[in-house]
Amino acid sequence: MTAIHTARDPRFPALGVAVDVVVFTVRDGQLEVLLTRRPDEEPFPGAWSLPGGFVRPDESADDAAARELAEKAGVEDVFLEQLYTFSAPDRDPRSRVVAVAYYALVSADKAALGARADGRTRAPQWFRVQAESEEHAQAFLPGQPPVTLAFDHDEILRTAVQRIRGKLEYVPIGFQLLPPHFTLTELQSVYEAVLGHPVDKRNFRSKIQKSGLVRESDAVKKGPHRPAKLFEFTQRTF
Amino acid sequence: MTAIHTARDPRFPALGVAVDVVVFTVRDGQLEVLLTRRPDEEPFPGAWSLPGGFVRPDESADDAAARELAEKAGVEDVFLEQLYTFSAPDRDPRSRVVAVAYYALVSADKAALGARADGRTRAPQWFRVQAESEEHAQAFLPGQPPVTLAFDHDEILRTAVQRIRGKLEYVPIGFQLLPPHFTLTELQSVYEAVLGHPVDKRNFRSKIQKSGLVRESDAVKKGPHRPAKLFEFTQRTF
DNA sequence: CCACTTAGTGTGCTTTAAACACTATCCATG
DNA sequence: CATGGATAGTGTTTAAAGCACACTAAGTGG
Repeated sequence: MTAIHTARDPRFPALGVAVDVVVFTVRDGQLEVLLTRRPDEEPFPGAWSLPGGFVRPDESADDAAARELAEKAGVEDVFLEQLYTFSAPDRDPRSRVVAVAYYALVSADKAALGARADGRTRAPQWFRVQAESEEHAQAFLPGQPPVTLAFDHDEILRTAVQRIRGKLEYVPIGFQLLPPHFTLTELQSVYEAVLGHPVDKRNFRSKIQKSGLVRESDAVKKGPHRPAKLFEFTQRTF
Repeated sequence: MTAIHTARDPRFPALGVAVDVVVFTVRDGQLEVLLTRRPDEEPFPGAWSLPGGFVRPDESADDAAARELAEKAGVEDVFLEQLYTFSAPDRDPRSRVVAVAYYALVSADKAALGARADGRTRAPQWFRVQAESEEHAQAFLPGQPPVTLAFDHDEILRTAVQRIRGKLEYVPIGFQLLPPHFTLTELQSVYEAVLGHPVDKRNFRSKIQKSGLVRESDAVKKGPHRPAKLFEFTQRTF
């Protein structure tokens, strides 16, 4: 039990533990991810990267991820779940950093607030996610080529997209991406954005209704066309 | 970029990253887990715990898990996958240690070799896993009460049992727990041990055969009764 | 009032899951 | 060598779930 709090103990080499958070939202039928710009210094000067930071001595990685999410995206109490831990010795060229990656699902209305709530650092920005095949996922801004992310963040993003696609089919995470009241068409649009392909309207609606996860509210959403019934979730638990 | 290799940098507090491996096998129709005994010193002197150790400076957590598996269980080239990262600040009462947990599936024939291959430390031992409900999983030796594991290893074990049960239903991990040639009854027994409940013989056999994952070999397993055809996997990839 | 746009609804077919019981083959024993 | 004991092996029926598929309804704006 001697001197374990110095960097010389072989069990405690100089090593940091960071969290990186893949924050997803769906806006206008498109899956989007929140990215931050790195400072103009090595490594990856000015590159886009996932929001993240070091885990503090008194917090768990879960806490750190929630804190990062609040700081960078300005949202709290959203769906946040551990994704995977990335630990290649050279994933950070400066020194050893192990990254515990998380993914979060944020409704577009909350997300809009978050993206401009940051004052100290450069504002994070929403990028669209392009993921036709299962093996690739890239972030891009409309009309521009995909960006290459810093560190191994492209791999983390890819892993996160695979995860939410797989999870969407058997756990009700689609609801996390919508405001409290929503139309079934909006919910379907979220599913299509996450899955990356269209789904059948009638099958989708009957399956959702049969699941008992949503309840019809008495309000309707008016627009230039036929009004749509607004629904709400029957359970508010994660 | 100054002095990041000392323990004084706030981003690099004294902190260790360890791996813990939940090594499963199935023997005699029972799911078993490999446990090691802790040394007779604080914390948890003499308690049973999952095999594990610190990640070395030049290896990834995946590498470290494979190394631990080779050292403690004496097996290589087995199914090994990351489970979850446990990071509560006080999970190790001595100092901060973040644990990247893995789970491994080992066939009973290989596992038997491993359990006695260790010379330096006390030999690890196989414990049965009792997990009637989804929420609980405990390790015990036949005829004895369940043991309480060191640190948060009971929680890790529980998480691992949930994971393999969920995964068994849609990915072919059952094969990892058997020797190259096996009977369908043996395979069914593995499924039943992992799931914790019996399955229907005819439905199981027809589903397995239709899946195309196994191929009939020309050998049979002889016993005191009707011989059973031996099967093998059609794919040897993880 | 007409054109446009989105909301909303049901049926038939195919596939998959789940329940269920008997015959076949080998060995050991008397 | 006949019998009993133990495990291997095999199909059908029913219910539920997935999937393809096209028209009517209800608003708005010109």
